[in-house]
Amino acid sequence: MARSATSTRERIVSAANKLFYGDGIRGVSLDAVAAKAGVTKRTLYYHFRSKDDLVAAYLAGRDQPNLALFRKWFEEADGALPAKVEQIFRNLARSARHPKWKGCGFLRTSAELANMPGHPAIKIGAAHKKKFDAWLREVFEQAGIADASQLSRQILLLLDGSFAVVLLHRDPSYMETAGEAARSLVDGALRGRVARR
Amino acid sequence: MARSATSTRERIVSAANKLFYGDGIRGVSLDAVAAKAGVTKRTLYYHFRSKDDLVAAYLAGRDQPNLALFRKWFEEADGALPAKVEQIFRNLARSARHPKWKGCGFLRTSAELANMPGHPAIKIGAAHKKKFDAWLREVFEQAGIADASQLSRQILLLLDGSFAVVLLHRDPSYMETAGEAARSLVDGALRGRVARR
DNA sequence: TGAAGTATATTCACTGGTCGGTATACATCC
DNA sequence: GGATGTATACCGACCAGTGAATATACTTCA
Repeated sequence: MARSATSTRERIVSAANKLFYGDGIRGVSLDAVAAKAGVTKRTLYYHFRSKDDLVAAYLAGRDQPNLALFRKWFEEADGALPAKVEQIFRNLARSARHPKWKGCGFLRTSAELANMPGHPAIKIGAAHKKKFDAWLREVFEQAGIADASQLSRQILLLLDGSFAVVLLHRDPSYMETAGEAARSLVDGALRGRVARR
Repeated sequence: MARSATSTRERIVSAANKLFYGDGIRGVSLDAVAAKAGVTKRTLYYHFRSKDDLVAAYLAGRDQPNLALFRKWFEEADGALPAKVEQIFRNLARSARHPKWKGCGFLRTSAELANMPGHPAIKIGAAHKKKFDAWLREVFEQAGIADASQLSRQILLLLDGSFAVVLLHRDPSYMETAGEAARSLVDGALRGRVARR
């Protein structure tokens, strides 16, 4: 058969991405994924050993694009460091207003599979957040902030908190509140740096 | 048949609580709930119209006890306001070290049912968080903090963020980090109050 | 070069089991 | 005797995963 422009495997992961993110892991059958990918279920099982395998591939596919987007938002923002951090939250609030937005796929998966702590998908989610944390910490270190590690963790707590809260209340303004809190914390850390000279 | 000390309905809700909190909504069948409650499934359906109904009852049953616990932690904590707020996070970290801990039932349910925004269980979860927010806001208002509403929302973001992050990384120390951030924010708000006189 | 063999990729049809929900009947109590 | 509560048994739909067969592409070697 003629090979399509996108590989079969890619089409399956793309279909899984839309369905799993939209309806959750246990809410989506592999019949549905196969149908959306235009493939029989048996073909799906040729490319992936199990549903858990496909779930892991779904999250692995979101890792890099997500990180790149956050970095882009930060780099394109104007102003000093606190304002640049806040801008990430502003952009997030804008994307959360999209009707298909349903929170953070990594966090939602870890919530749904909380009874399987060692699940590959959860490890991928944890690694994703660690990468974001490491990037933020480096940004803070280069700005001369003393406890950059603590600050980056606090910003991440606000970020993930806003995912959870906005998903619950369906009110993206919480992300702006989180952004203001983040700005306060970064501001405070910068003042600490100056005072300590 | 002789009526037991706890009503049949209570036993069903108690069984649902343990199972839904432990394994998630879609991960638990009503057969399993009925079996754990020592009741046939038909009896369960006599007391609850549907699974969604039972899920709502499960979360409604966690509302008051949860709020009472947070208030108790706050009231029993020593020190000034920032320290008392931080103590909530410290206590949460302690409870998160229990092996059966699996995050916040309200947030996990809203994550799992994100494709059903109007689900009764999600409304109950949202109302629960609003109650906590209102209590915290009142505490801040009585302490003379100007923008008590904004501050209470920020604390809630840190709290829910720590639920999500600790569930993902299985590392309760994030709750202590969140507590320190919360203390910073309350401290800053109190200094703002003094400066503005 | 071309026939035979092998690895890759895909399909149809199916299975054993689970799930939410129900029809019907029986028991208990005011 | 009617309202309340519980039990047995069942249904149709769905779901993760599989068996057997087939089509296509690449490799080997006489």
